[in-house]
Amino acid sequence: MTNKLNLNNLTKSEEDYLKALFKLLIEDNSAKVGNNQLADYLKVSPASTNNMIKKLKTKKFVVSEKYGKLDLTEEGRAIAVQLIRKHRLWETFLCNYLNFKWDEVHEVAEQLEHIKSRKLIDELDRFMDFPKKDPHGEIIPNAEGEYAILPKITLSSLATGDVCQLVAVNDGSVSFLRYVSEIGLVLSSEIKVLEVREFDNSVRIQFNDTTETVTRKFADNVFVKKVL
Amino acid sequence: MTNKLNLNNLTKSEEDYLKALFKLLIEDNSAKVGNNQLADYLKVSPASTNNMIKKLKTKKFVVSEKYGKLDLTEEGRAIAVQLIRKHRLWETFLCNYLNFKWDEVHEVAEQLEHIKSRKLIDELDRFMDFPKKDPHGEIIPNAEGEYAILPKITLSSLATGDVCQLVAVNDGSVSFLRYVSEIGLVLSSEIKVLEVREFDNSVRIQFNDTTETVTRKFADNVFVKKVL
DNA sequence: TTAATTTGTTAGTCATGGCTAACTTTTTTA
DNA sequence: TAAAAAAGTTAGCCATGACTAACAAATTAA
Repeated sequence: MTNKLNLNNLTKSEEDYLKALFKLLIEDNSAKVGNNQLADYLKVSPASTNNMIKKLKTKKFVVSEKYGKLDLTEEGRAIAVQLIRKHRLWETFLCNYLNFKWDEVHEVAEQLEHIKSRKLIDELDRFMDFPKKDPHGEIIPNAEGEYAILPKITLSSLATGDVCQLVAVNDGSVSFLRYVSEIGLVLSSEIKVLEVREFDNSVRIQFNDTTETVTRKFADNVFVKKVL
Repeated sequence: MTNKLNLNNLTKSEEDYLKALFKLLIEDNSAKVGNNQLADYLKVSPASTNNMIKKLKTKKFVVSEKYGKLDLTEEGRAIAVQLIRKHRLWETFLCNYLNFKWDEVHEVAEQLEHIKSRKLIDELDRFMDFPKKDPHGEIIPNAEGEYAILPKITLSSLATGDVCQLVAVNDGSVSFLRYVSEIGLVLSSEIKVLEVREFDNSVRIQFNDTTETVTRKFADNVFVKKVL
């Protein structure tokens, strides 16, 4: 009821906080999210976060006790999911229709996700024939906000001998995405873990007759599905 | 030089002011634009305008003497034209690809025109195969910011017996645009002025075997090309 | 050409959303 | 379990861009 109205009356900042909180809570599956953690993620001061959380609590999008951990209400979640939907649909549009590379879309989608028009995003979805995944392999929520949140298995969590398929990559860093493309990895690539080196946690991998050594940091940003 | 940088470092408000000033100065062809006129147009107080104009003067987008009329610098003009380009390209996209009606596009385009990405708008332009006019008949500036600014002849400026062709409509009011569609007028419609009534300046017009009487206010928002 | 009206300016206020510095509470660990 | 570290909170500041009220300059009209 008040639901629909509230969805459209949020500032860009409020939306950014809700989305960040959702990502930490749900997608990254952190059991508990604290104020400083959120501040870190958003690259603002803990004071700023504290301030905004207060505001979002009075608006009934966030719940938490004093000195306690943060959580989203149903309504807060719904807003965050719509932002994720918009972000991923725009990324898909940019890649599939406007010649953007997958490392160029994030920044622009961060702007586009704040455009307020239900019709715009639903029509864009229809125009692209309801795509299921964005260019980085992430699942796109449907118009009702439903989507499978798959557990994120990182390449770094695998052991020597494991074989997996690349299902998604973290879209946060341009240089990481360029690096992934450069070495020839794409979504669905089959990757074999040749060796996990104890010394520095670097991983020797094989795919398409290529052998590469990647750092732990790299492997943390690669999401996979185990095949073997 | 600093040019390119500045184009991307403006706030939404700064952009709104530059665009408004451009529209008043150039498109509406007002010889002189004053502070209060700009305030009126933007629906803010004269104090707000004064404040922002000061800021835009230090940034070298606007020039004016104290108590004098306002003018844009070359750089200010260039920014405004790019905003107009973005606005019209987005309106075209919404109408031609996303099933928006011409009375639904303005509000969304007002948001979309502030998205900062040169590539986005140039690729959108290419995707649509470089459209020349937006859904309201307005000419779309090209990537270099060039476009013909045709003198705006309003239907209200014609005399009894004149024949004209509808070339564009003011896109500012939803109810006006709906009204235009309802009575059956479209871009390129040939309109004959049957009578201009002295009493209230209402105009009796004929088009497609239809006869209608429209108010002066209506006729002010219809832009035409004289045929006869 | 003076008075009235319009236009432009300034000062001071408010909300938003950042910040730092100082403080309090909670958690960790020695 | 007490001290140290980490996490959370508060107070107070800043910039942006609105606002009103009061005032000054310029223009118009009598």
